[in-house]
Order: sequence, then structure tokens, then C-alpha cells
Amino acid sequence: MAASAVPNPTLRRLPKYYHYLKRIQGEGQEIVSATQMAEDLGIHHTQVRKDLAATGSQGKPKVGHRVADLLASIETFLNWNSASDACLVGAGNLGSALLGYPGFDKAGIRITAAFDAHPSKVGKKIHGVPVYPVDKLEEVIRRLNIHIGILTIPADRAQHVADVMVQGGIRAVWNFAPITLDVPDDIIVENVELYASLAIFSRKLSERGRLKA
Amino acid sequence: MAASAVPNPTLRRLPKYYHYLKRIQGEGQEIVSATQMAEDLGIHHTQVRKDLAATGSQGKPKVGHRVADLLASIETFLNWNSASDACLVGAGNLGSALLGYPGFDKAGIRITAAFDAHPSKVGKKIHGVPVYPVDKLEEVIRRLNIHIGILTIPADRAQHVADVMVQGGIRAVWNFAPITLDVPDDIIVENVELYASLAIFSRKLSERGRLKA
DNA sequence: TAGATTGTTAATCGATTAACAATC
DNA sequence: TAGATTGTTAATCGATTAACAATC
Repeated sequence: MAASAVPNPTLRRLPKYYHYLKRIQGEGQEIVSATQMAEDLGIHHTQVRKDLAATGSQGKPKVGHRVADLLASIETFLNWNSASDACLVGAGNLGSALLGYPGFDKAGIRITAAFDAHPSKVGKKIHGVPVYPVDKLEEVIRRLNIHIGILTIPADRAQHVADVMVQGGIRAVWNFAPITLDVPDDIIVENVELYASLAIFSRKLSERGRLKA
Repeated sequence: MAASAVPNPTLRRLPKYYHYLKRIQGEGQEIVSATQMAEDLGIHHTQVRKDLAATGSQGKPKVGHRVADLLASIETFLNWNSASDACLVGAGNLGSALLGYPGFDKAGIRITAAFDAHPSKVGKKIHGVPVYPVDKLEEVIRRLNIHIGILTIPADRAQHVADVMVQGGIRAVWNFAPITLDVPDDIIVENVELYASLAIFSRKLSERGRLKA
């Protein structure tokens, strides 16, 4: 389990660069300097250079980087070229939102099956994805050979569902539930911490005078 | 604009502690040691101690911390006791999900108005929150005296809406759009970077052998 | 060429982890 | 008391920023 050579903060910034580059590409810009990127994104220019270097991209002195090259480097580095099949458990508000997100298939994740406990949702399709009963989870993911799971259920059931996922052959879990999952060492877990951002936001609010009504 | 005395990583961990404490409280546990928390959450015990100290909470040697005290300290520290009014712009998939999130009012944010560009949504209520036309944004938030804005619209319109928000008196923006907003210095902005987590997840996937189908 | 830009090596900064004294 | 636990001070680690040589 060698630690990634690329620091996590760098990985977290890559999508920022990616979306920025997509935007300026859409505006017709073909070349960009790390300096310009740094200014527009509010990041130190040395930081930008190191981050771009981590993806293996190279620029030309005095010229800059080709926007298309940078986009390709980031896509390749994050494996966003080819998408893997994934399942999503918990087709509630957040889960449905993720099913409708247009960006995921472009970002390496193709959700091909959803699961929910509510009979009213089972058998329907949400944003084109079929919803199965959650007690068929292990059976279906095994049959469809799905190795990536997305957890969008309440915290109190998340551990149980994660256990079933692992039993069904899931190797990686993208977890939106606010709980620390206990899974075997060889299972990849990445937690989305919505409340982390809210905590920083809350603290900023309470520091900077009272905005409260 | 003095930098927060409390490090951001600490702030990001507080909700983790909070949800953990809520859970063990629900299980009837009244006392917890930093050691136990550290083990259960996979965080270094010294880290846990420093984080808890930052909230102003104190424990008793040999005994530990009262769970209720820790919860109260975190709530107070993040100002999650009293909720501020907020508006949400962009009642699409993600926006609707946030409107339906049960946790926010308990976390200091009460969404009292939503805005959307689609006439089909305007005039209705989503999860009890009235949806106004987005061109009434400035007028409505000024009338309702709302100072917090939540941005859940596509990146290409986010900057424009942020401008209108600021003009209407918004002082703090919780931004879900993948774009770096350009706002006056005295406006608080906190970005939720969904794709940051996805990037780390993607990289872990591509490092740890091929899970791709 | 001159100068803008790249990319690397060194210095700084800040967070994490280790060591340890204080307490009940 | 003895020992578990707290909480603080010091050491380490890693990321960011600064300095600078290389390049077209």
C-alpha cells in the first residue's frame, strides 16, 4: 500500500484546473501559462507548475502550455478516459441527484445499477438507471460484475450495506454517508465529506460578525 | 481578515466527531475517551485531543469526556445552535437534494427561499421551500433580508448569479459550482469540491490495479 | 537578443505525530 | 496508590512558497 507519490492536495486541485481549462477552451483559448492559471484560480504559480508537472504535462518556455494537452494529461492521469461500471445504493435525494449528474461518465464512473429499499422506487428508472431492491444488491452486482459502489444512504445503514457490497465483489466504495466505514484493507474507500465544507463555512460565518437573523 | 486560529483540517474533522458522538450517544454511551474516538475513527489520538481542545471542551483525566459536553462544544463552536436564513439558487437535482436534506437546519442553515430559471418549477414548493423565478433573486432576498446564498447552478451561470447575490445583500456564498468565484473581499465564499473527492477516488482506482470493466 | 516562461532545488510554513508532565 | 487519561510542549513530516537556472 505505497503512499501515492502525488500529494492529495494536488489531486484535489486537478479538477479545478480541468474545469477551468474546459472553460477557456470553450472560449477559444488554445495556449495558457501557469502564471495566468494561477492568477485566475487564486493559487500560487509555483503550485500550479508542480501540480501540472505531476500529471506529466510539459509546457514550452516563453510559450506556455497547450490547453488541449493539459486537459488530456489530467484525463489520463485520473483515468477519466474510460469509464468503469458502478452501482449506487440509496436513490433518495442525493442519490437521485448523482444519478442525474452529467459529469460522472466523463469522469470515469458509469452508474449502471441503483438500489433502494423503498418499493415505490424499485422497478423504475431514475435518469435512465434501473432501480433494484436493495436485498438483491449482492446478487445483482455479482451478476453484472460491478466492482465500484457509491453509498448514498443514511449513516445508520451504511456499514451494513458496505459489508454486503464487499461480499458481492465490490473493490472500491465512494462513501457519502457521514460515517467511518470498517472494511477489509484491500478495499478502497473514499469519503465525501459534505459536512466538512459546511463546518468551515459555519466557522467563517460565526467569525465574521453576525449574519444570523 | 485574520486567519482562523483553528486550522482548517481541524474544522473539517469536527463534523466527523459530531456524527460519531451522536451515534454513540444514541447507543446510550455517556462518556468517551479521546483514545476510543481515535481508534474508532482512524485518527491519531493526539490529533483528536487537539481538535477537541480547539472547541473549548475539557475532559477529566482517567475518566474521559462527557459525550453531551463534546456535542455541545462542537455545536457552539460551529454556531450550529441557531440557524440563519439562506437562499438556494438552482433547484435542479443537486439543489433539490439539498432542500430535502434534514441536517442543515440542525447545522445552522435554514433555507427559506429557492430560485430557478425553469418556469415549470417556479411557484411550486420543493421540500416545503417556495421556488421563485431567478430574475426576482435580488428583489426577494433583499425583502426577506437574507444574507447567505447557496449556489447549485451550472458553472457557466454561477459568476453572474453570484454578482446578483452580492448586489442583493448576500454576505456569504456556499458554492457548489466548479468555478472560482470573483467577489468582493468582504464576501465569504466556501467552495464544495465534489470533484476533488472524485479525483482522489479515481486516482486510487487507477493505482490499485485495473477495476475497469 | 532580451525577456517571458518553464521547471527544479532550497527555504519556509503549518499540520501531524511523539514525548512527557499533570491530574484524578 | 497505580494507572489511565488529559492536555501541552517538542520533534517530525509534508506541503507551500521562494529563489534561481534553463530554455526558446
